[in-house]
Amino acid sequence: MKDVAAVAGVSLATVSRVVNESHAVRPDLAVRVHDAIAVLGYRRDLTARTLRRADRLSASIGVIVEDVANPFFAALSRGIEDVARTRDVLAFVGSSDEDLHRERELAEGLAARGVDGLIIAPCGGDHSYLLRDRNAGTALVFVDRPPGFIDADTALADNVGGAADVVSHLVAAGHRRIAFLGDRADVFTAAQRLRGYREGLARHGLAEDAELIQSLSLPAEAYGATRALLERQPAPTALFTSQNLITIEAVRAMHEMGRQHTVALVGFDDVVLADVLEPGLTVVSQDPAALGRAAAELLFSRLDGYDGPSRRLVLETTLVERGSGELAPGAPS
Amino acid sequence: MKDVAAVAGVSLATVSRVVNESHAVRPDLAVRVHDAIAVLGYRRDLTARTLRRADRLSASIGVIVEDVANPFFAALSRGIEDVARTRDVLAFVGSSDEDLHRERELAEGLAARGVDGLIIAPCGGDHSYLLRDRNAGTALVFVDRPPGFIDADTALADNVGGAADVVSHLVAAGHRRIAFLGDRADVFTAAQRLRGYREGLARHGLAEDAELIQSLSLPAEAYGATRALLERQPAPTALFTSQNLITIEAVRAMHEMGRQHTVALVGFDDVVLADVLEPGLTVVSQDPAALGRAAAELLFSRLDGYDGPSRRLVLETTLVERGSGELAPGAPS
DNA sequence: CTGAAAGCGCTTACAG
DNA sequence: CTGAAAGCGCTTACAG
Repeated sequence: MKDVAAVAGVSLATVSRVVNESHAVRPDLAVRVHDAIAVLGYRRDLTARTLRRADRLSASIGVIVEDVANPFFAALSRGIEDVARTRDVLAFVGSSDEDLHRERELAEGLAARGVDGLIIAPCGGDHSYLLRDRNAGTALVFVDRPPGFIDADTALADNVGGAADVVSHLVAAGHRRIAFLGDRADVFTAAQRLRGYREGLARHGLAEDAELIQSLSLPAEAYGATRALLERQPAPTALFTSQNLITIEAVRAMHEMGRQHTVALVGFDDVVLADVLEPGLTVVSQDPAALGRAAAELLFSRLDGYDGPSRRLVLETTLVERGSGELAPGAPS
Repeated sequence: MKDVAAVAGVSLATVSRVVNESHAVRPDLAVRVHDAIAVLGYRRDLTARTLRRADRLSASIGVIVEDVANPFFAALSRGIEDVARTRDVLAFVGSSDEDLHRERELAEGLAARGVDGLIIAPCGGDHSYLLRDRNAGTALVFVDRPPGFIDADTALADNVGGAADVVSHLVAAGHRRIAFLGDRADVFTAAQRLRGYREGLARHGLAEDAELIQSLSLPAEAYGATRALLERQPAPTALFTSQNLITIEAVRAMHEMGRQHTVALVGFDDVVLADVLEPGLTVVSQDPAALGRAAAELLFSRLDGYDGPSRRLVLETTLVERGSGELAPGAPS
């Protein structure tokens, strides 16, 4: 910028004003500045700009998800990116692997890099460590799951409602022994979907059978858990899998056992190729990109000056019937 | 840091030395500094640090892929993240949507934010605009596809070899009319896989039939293109789809037409649930996470001082037999 | 409207 | 080993 000022024959301040369009500048000077910029191929250093400007804004944000390689979070990230792009904001993206320590490390690293805001799909646990950064002006939004021990804007899917709908759907097809396969109960979405499952059972006067409820530490365990459930006597006539990776493992197990046409299955979250399976895979689908966009809108409204109470957005889910969830109990094998 | 110095009763420089562990500091002073840091909850401002340090390193990099929501690029990003994490480097991630203008905008925005390096899955076209940034010290690596008009480190899969293997595999199963569905020819991977397809045909003395080669502008067109190909007389007995999203559309079309057991199919890139389809989906699989890790290693070796000629890493592909690629021509319908 | 000067939060020669 | 001072590339009151 010093060079630009020298070439244009104006002061540093004038170059800054032209580049920022912050003050009116005499047209002929502006032209000289623009010419100098073109000649030198000058590009402003945004980090120096951030350091000096009054609002300390950096036009960058941080995104922390469980795993960016999970299609759900990949689509969610993309939703955030799409909104950020309209404001020339770039996003750091990191994976917490459901590890609070890692999540915190990421959040601190992001804050140390001066991001304007943080969108976090939080692990279970205490997120009050973020209070200091928020007080320092970092906008904070949680997505997919709410935070613990801190009140903040949050964008969620209707996990309870969606899960209850699954149960109603299966009951309508005649099922009464419906198993639930979910993540560890300390994962918010897993807990909410389990709650919805229970509400669904209660709504139809069905008793809960603890042996039909499986909370898994890792999605990979769903394969074995599904096999074990289907080998029980009496076996459940329907399965509700509470997450995309779990659904995939359950489908794999059922197909290997040749039970895909005899045991009903509904998954939470949509999955690629679900419509091509035989039978097609019925799911309660959320729109992860929309979730990401909603979270980004919440974030930017804070950065735009909204200073009211925390908001909680709940996005509806959609039941997509494709066959596996419409099988009647005791369907021919 | 000023506050820390005041509380610890030392100079700014001493605090900096303690925090950076750059110079030996008298133990009692170091203790006082650490205490002051703990008391104040101090965290260093990394952007200010970057601005002032001699090497201008920011511990952040930029990643540009076609679409972070595409499972292939999502896994690739994660591979990069895993290597970056070992060095406490955070990554910006952006999607170019196969648009050179957008890619360039992203690259410039990233460079303006002072990233130490850029890993780009480039669109077709001229990437020489990046020369200036590389000369300014930004490390530069291309992944999945090589750049145009600039020589730089690149990590690729063996697209030609993998595609030729597909043809050999199908020929071994008895096929002679093998159709190819790929992206636009200006997408490098599409062009390479087409080349491999042609080399495969030549290897087995098969003539190329232009009507069996389809270059699509969008993966979504693969659905209609597959239907059209299979309605031809004579129809191809086997399909080679050159990319995950194209494979998915082709599978969908074949299943709807009920031809999945009569027409062979091999896809480039693996796909979720491929093993559960009937028949299972045979693919040439690359390891996108490994590709990402390789690219990140290339980048960090540059940042570690490697200054030799450009390197080109080519990762092997693996043919995964699952059924669809082992169907014989004229299999019963 | 313009420029000279101060200063964002750090690191780094330079003396001592 | 330590501190005072300069300065990274910018923005922003403050005069004029």
